[in-house]
Amino acid sequence: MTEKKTRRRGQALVDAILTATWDQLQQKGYQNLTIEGVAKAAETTKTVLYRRWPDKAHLVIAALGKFGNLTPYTVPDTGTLRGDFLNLFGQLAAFLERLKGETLRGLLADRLQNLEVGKLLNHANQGNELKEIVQPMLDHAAARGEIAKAEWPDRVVTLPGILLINEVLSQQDLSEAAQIEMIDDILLPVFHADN
Amino acid sequence: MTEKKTRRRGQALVDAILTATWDQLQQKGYQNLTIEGVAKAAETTKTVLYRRWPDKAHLVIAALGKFGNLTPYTVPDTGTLRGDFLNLFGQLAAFLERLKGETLRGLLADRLQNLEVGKLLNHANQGNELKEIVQPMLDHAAARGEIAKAEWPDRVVTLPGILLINEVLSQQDLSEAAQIEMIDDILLPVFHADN
DNA sequence: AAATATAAGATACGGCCGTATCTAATTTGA
DNA sequence: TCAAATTAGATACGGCCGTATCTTATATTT
Repeated sequence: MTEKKTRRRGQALVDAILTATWDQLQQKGYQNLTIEGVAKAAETTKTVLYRRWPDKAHLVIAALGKFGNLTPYTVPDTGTLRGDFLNLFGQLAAFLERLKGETLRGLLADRLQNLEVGKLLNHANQGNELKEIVQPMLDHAAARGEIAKAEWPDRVVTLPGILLINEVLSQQDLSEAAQIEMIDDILLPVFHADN
Repeated sequence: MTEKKTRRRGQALVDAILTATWDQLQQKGYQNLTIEGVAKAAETTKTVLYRRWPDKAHLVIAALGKFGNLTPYTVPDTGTLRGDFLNLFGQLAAFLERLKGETLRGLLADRLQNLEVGKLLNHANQGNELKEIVQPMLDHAAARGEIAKAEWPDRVVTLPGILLINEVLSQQDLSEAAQIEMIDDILLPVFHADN
């Protein structure tokens, strides 16, 4: 007879659920993970889950926050804009390696229903705007005289993020070759443009 | 007594279903359109629909093909690369105006599960690769001596498409100001880069 | 015209979603 | 310490998915 009287509450319960979520994510992948399945695995019911997370995407994001080993990005300052971009992309590549491509793809597809592309990457990183990293890089480059100005339209400042998302969705990973090509063929020409 | 003996078959049936699909799409939008709902509206059953289209996305794409008034893009040749891009983006903007943003967003999100971003736009246009339009533009520009070379990495040639998709997903539409900014701030600097 | 092949339509299934409602365990605070 | 407030957990609902199975109307073939 399996006795089970005590009810978990609050953080203990949340922990159990997120553990189960992480578990299921490894076992079944994002697409095949279901709220009901997680509830069952955590020995609770979906009612409890829906009280805390509105949908699968949020639940998985929460689990990622707990187990994904995510580290906040830091603003690179290598002395050249190219070096900064390389460093930034390196940080992002490291982050992405922690996620299976399928998870990211599923997450993005789900979030796409509610969010704009530009916001997607941020949400993978606890709301840290990628822009807040790129802008200081541009400030430094402008201060060094490497580029003509530090102020660029939003569409341009967010370009690194756009390229990145596209790359990750197209390929599974973010190869070094891809990083270099994006930087040398696209980003640097854009920021070095003489206008 | 509503008599209904005759069974529709083949094209007649397909037409009825796609008409119902188009109808439902207007009434409920992509997200709230359901296969069962379309089946009911077309006075048939979902079994019949699943025999022809594997999922909602394909069904809606078929309806778009029939009622979306899509026209194939033509290769611009205005005499300048900038003019060509403007023309191309104009064509795309016209196309996108036929789709509600919500439809495109939903479609993209659904297709994202199975396709890479670069392929997405093509599928909206009967498989015409955007690349097949951009490349001739680059050939012309190179022949004119306007740009240094006609051969660019895939990542660069597909950049217009990436920018476009991102724009459409972020905003509802593709404003003229956005088009100009993408062209002048990003695309032209990239293709004019001296390397 | 009759036999055969094809495909429409009806029905039912298990699975999951997201919500609502109820109960009972646990915490709280008076 | 005991009543009140909170919240976990159970259950049930309607809706939709995607598949399978069966029937029966229509088309094809001979």
